[in-house]
Amino acid sequence: MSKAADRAYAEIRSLILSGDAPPGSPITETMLADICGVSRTPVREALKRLEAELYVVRSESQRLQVADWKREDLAEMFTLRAMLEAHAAARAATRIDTATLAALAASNDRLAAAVAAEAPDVATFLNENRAFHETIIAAADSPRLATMLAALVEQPVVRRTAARYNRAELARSAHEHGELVLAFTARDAEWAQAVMTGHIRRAFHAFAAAG
Amino acid sequence: MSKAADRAYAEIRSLILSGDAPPGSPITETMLADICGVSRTPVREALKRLEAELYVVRSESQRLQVADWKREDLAEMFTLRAMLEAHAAARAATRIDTATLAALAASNDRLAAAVAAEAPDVATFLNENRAFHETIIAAADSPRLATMLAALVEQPVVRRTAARYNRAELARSAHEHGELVLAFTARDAEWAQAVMTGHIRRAFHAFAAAG
DNA sequence: CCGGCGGCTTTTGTATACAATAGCGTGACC
DNA sequence: GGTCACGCTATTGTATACAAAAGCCGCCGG
Repeated sequence: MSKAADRAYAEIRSLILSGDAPPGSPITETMLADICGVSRTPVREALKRLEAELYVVRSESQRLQVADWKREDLAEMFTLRAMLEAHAAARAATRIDTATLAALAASNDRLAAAVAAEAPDVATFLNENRAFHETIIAAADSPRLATMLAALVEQPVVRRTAARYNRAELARSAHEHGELVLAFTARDAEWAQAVMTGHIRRAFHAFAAAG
Repeated sequence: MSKAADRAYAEIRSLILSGDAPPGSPITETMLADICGVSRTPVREALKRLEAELYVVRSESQRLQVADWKREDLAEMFTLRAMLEAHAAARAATRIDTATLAALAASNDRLAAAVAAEAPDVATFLNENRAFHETIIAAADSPRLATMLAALVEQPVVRRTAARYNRAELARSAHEHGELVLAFTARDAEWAQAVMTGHIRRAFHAFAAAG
């Protein structure tokens, strides 16, 4: 499944998010084709996706450059993510099957364990965290919602946020995941929605404060 | 600006929405390239967009077919649109400039006039309606939001809804637009958001009732 | 008669060649 | 010396050729 277009997408996005291609940098298909070692065709496809997700923008005459995300843009992303992922949680609450719910609980246990460790491993935390959220989104069973959220749940952005987390924040996050598990177990859509809203908005404010 | 890819996109989407390509129909790039009179390259690009918007789906092995939108899918679209467009209205309330606001008021006047006419022209109504909503989305000044809504505000779906509208429904819709203008004039984000939520959800239920 | 295997064909994915367009530099003319 | 025009070049858009993969069909064997 590892098509050239997918690899090009991952590589270009990585270039952008790592800062190797700073905001405002001009982008050409040929140049990226060289970097990625593929032809322009898959690069074009990757750039279309990146453009749809606003990683790159095209100025009047079809020329592309790396987008410059202002603080306000990131705030908007968090707001949208809070709305949509809370909605996903509400849907998931009434749809999740017991096996998935059990997996979610187990994931939360691992997360709590990771946080409780003497030297919390941020990478482990991030992986468990991501898996947890992705499971919920999948359980919401709405491809449209999943697509929209995929463009918002930007791991490197989350990573930057998490790097600022102190232990208390990590613990709080784990606790909120536990709350979500409870809400799901109770099949309480409103509860799940409320908890998720708070969960994302707190992450946003931790990000903004650290910013 | 009328690139072949754009024309292909419009034509293919039209085929799907008109029912000429019924849900479940297998799709091949070559076939569409023939129909549109272009090569596979722009067709591929168009299909990528249509896939992202869930007009077409690809079964396990990259084969495409026309998506089959169930009632539940349409309900989810309306729900998401209600959430996102209400958010757009809230943003617009605090950002819209007076000139645009005046244009919105004028649009609403025209809409009311069209509805008040002896034989309301549904096409006129739809055009004014669309322009009204697009103006608000533009005023929200969030490209991300605009992109997401573009995939949800499906004119042909709206059209099917509107065709069922009786005069009272049209009048009510116009009235709600008037409410939105008032909320914007007052720069009241919460008011605008609430009105827009109701506006979309009412449209949904009118649609659901009409079947 | 049914099931599996193999090649054929269709379809997608990628590379490359070609066309059109826009930006930019250079040079000539005022 | 400045400005406009022209041509060149760099870049995107489209077409086509080629590669790879997957389904389909028929054939063969049990």
